[in-house]
Order: sequence, then C-alpha cells, then structure tokens
Amino acid sequence: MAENESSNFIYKFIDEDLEAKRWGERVATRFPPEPNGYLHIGHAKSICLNFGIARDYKGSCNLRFDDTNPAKEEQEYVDSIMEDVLWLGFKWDNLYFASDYFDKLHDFAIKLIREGKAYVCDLTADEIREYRGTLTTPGKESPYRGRSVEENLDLFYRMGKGEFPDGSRVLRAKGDMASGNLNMRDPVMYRVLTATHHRTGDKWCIYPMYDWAHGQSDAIEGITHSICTLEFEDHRPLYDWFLAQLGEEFPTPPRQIEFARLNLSHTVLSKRKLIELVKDSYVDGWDDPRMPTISGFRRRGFTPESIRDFAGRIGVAKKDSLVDYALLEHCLREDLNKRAERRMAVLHPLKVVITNYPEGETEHFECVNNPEDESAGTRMVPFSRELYIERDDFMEDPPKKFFRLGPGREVRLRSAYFITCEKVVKDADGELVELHCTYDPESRGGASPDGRKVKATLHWVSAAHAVDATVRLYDRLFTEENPGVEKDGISYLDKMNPDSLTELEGCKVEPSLSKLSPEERVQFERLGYFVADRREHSAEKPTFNRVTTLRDAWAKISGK
RNA sequence: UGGGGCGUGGGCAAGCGGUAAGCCACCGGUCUUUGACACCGGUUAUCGCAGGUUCGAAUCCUGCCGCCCCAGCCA
Repeated sequence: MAENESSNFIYKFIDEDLEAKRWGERVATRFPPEPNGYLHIGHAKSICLNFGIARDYKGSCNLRFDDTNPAKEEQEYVDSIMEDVLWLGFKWDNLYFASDYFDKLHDFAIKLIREGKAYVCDLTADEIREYRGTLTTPGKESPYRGRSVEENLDLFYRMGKGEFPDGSRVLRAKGDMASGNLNMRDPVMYRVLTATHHRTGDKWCIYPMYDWAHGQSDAIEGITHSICTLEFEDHRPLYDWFLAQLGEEFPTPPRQIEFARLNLSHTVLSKRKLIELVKDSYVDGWDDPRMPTISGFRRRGFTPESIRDFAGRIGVAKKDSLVDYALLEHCLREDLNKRAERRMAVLHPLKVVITNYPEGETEHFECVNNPEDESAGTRMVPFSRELYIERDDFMEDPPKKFFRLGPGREVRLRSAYFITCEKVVKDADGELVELHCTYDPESRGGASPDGRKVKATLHWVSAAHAVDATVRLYDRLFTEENPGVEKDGISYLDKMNPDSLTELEGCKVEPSLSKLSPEERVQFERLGYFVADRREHSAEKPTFNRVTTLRDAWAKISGK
C-alpha cells in the first residue's frame, strides 16, 4: 500500500498488482514527454501523479523523452522540460530517451518480420488511408501484405540505408484489417524520414512510430505501470499485442493505465494552440506570465508547492472535466499567505500632504513582515510629510459602504498615524491633484489613543523615499470559461482577453522593494501577491508581476 | 449492433450492497492596524433516465439517453 491517503483508481490498481505480486514488490513509472513544446499545467498533473506514485510506493520514476519524430522535436524543448520538472520539485531516477532504444527497436522489428508478423508496404499515405476503411466499415488488406520474409527483410534493410525516398514505404505489423479498433488495422511501425535527429543526428532515416516505440521503451526500462491519458485507451490492445509478440524478451510487460487529462478554465492546454500563441506572438514567449505553461506560471510568480498542492486536490479520474482556475488561485494564496513577506506599494498614486506634520522631518515605523509568521521579523519604513496613497482609497462622495478616505473622514495609515482629510485640491480642469490631511500625533504607530475606531487602514509610501517601479497586472488570457471548445466557428483566438496585461509605470513602492532578488515574492498589502520579474527586475528598474490579487470583498460590494 | 471510454450538488471528487465524505465556489456572521488571513454557520444531490434483483442499490442486472476519443507515414 502507498504511504499516504491518496485514493484514486490508479493507486487501487497498483495495490491490486502489488498484492498479486505481478512485478514482485516493484513499482516503476515514467513521465514520457515528447520534446516538441513546453510543459504546461496539464503535464504538471501527470508529473505529480507519476513521481508521486514513485514516492508513495518507494518505487522509481524515469524522465523519458519520446523523441521518435525528429521533424518536430528540438533540443530547446528537452532543456526546458528538464528545467521545469526540476523546478516543480521532482528528481528522476533515470534520464532516458526513446532514441536510446532505436537499435533495439530495430532488432525487434526484424524479429517480427522474420516471424511473418510485419511487412514492408509500398502503398502511399493516401492509399493506406483508403485501405484502412472507415469507423463503420472494415478495411482491406494491402497488396504488399503477402511479401516473403526475405523480401521484407531486404526492403526493410534498404529502407534503413536510405535507398527509398521519404514516404515511399513503411513497415507495418500484420494486425486485423477488419478490427473495430482502427489501431489494429496493420499499424505502421516505421516510416522513412530524412531529418536530422537532435540526438542521433543523421544515423537513421527510418523512425519508429509511437505505438511501436512506447510500449517497448517502457518494457526495456522495467516500467510496471505506464500511465497515460484517455486518448490512448484505444492503443492499449496494440501496446499489449506488440509486447506479447516479444514475449520471451519481456515476461512481465508493463500495464498501461489511462486517466483524464486536465482542462483548466479560462485557458487552453492543447499543444497546438499553445505553440500558435507563441509562434504568432499573441503572447510574449513560452514563459509569458499569462501562459499556462510551467515556465509561464513560474515567471508569473506561482510556487511549485502550490502547483503540487493543486495537482493533489483535483484528483485523478477518467471523467472529462474542467477544473476551476479559482482552485489553483486558492492553492497559491494559501501558500503565499504563509510565506510571502508584506510590503507597501502604491500602484495608482494620489499625493497626500500632512499639513500639520513638520516639514523636512522623517521618522521610521516598525512594520511587521508577516503577521502569519513571527519569525519573519519586522522592518523600518520611512514616513514624512508628503505621502502617496492608492487612488482607489479615496472618494470625494463616498457611498455608505465605502469606509476608506473621504472629505472629513479619518482613517489609519498602516503602522503610522490616523489622518483626517481636510481638503481636496483640484486643478483648473477639476481633476484631483492631492489631498490635504492632518494627523493625530497621539496615534503614533497606528494605535488608537483614546479608544476611537477607524474603519479603514490604508497602505502608503513616503513620497520622498518612494522608489519608482514598473508593475504588470495580469488577468486571465481568455474571457470564456472553456475557450478551446469551438462553437459557431469562433476560434479561441477570438476569445482572448484584451485586458490580460496592464503595465503600470511610476508606481511608488517602499525602498526595501528595490532590494528584492528576481523571483522573490511579496505581498503588497491590500493588493495582492507580486514577484520580482525573473528576467527584468533590477534595483535600477524594479519590475514586478502580480501573481494574483488578494480576495477583495469591496470589489464585490462595489461591483467592480 | 464499428470500437473504446465516461455520466454523484455550480466546479472537482470520495464512496464499491446498509441508507450521500472532503475541497473549491457561493451566501451569511465573528474577529481584524491588510474590506486579507483565521474562525463559525448556511445553501444547492430524485447519485443521467427507466425498469429489475434485494429486507435494503449511487453501488448488482437489463434497456435507454447524453457526452468524449479513434479513420497521422503525430504523440
């Protein structure tokens, strides 16, 4: 049994197999990405599942690149995938490539040919499709199906030597052209492909197909449970069949188990669409903070812990589902609330002059770094006569439920003083310029001197000490809950949120913020969690990304 | 009668014959030097539908209905 409370059907299967001693005590999994794109949150679910099983059963988990199609795969993707898996917090027991097994796969294919179970087919791609039949009608056998073993062997060797052009011939297994499962209708095992492979270079000009490579690769590595997504369910009979043909080689073949892939609301997770977003510059690269890629979430400021927590909470089942993005945000906030230190930053500055505060004077207030974690300590924040507060924290004609600053109202400045708004200063056009306030010296530190209460506590930054910063506010990339589902011919591209990125310049932040390291996360009090941009933040040009907002009761009341 | 899957509250998801967990969301309230956090309480379930078996069914059987996947020399 696994050493935790995980309860899903895969754990159940493994428990049964363990009990039946199908592979003895051993549990071995693998995460098998094709290096043709960056990993996304859906892959994170699979990674957490596979590596989690290895952890829970004290087994092993390999990272294996399914690199059987050099036409689409690149080293850049290999590198990014390794980086992302590591960042998520997992270490593979072995790093392998399907291309490591090309020689073995080739030998296995020859064995099948010798046994009359595979043949070289000269049909064109179009012809193969025609011969395959349709979903409801059986296919018919290829005219090349009856070639002799000798001829097949000769042709296959010559395919491998590059004697035939791309697409001219394939090696096929003899399945059943009448099978209701199209995968069994003489599946292609090898195709001729002249392309330089990122690892094997020009050694090969024939490459194995997924179905021929995957099961054998699993078996070679001694994988016990080969976990994949639902769309491969139809491939399982073929997976099992190929391994059965290699019986003596693999006496205890792996068991393929399928689960439903993740769908996340307000985004798309199809590789094709993500590639399109990047290649056609709808976003700024694979790690654009709006992207649902692992590197995107990383740059956005998400923690690996929150993503792992999310993966654990969504469960594993076989039902198609659409998980609410709010759950991911919840996991993030829960994690960051405990860990992120608090800071003050004003995104939309409104100047406040404390008219009864001595000119030229500065004092420092001790501010708690994290009320959830005493060990985070305190810091000193400068205060002076002129400050900035958030524009949204003032209303000239406030409704009843607004209890921040307004004419004649008193509020607390966090960790500083109570102030009262005495005068609203406007320019010739009637635009708000600044506020004149008075402070109560008795309220130093923010404590109510005579027991009187204020309804609001505002964040603030001393104007003389403020550091200018660039702050990027991110929102969901798509306006619809499930943009990937096309109806009425409307593309997901037409559902992109025009306001998914708002870049603010000239934000006023407390001095300590320029000292943040890239990727360091903090909470801007009352606003949300922010991260120093991994690539662009520096002390000279502080640049922050909003990871997510704080929950905002006022936004609900005010209908924003 | 092509094959393979899936259907439990708004979103996930336990449950596997003994009378519907939990999480998210939502709605109230308490607390509060973050309208945050925390805490308390609440709402939504004829378990796709219809029959059947059984003392008893979300769980077993039968028949329907709905949704998803498969006709790449992609994975």
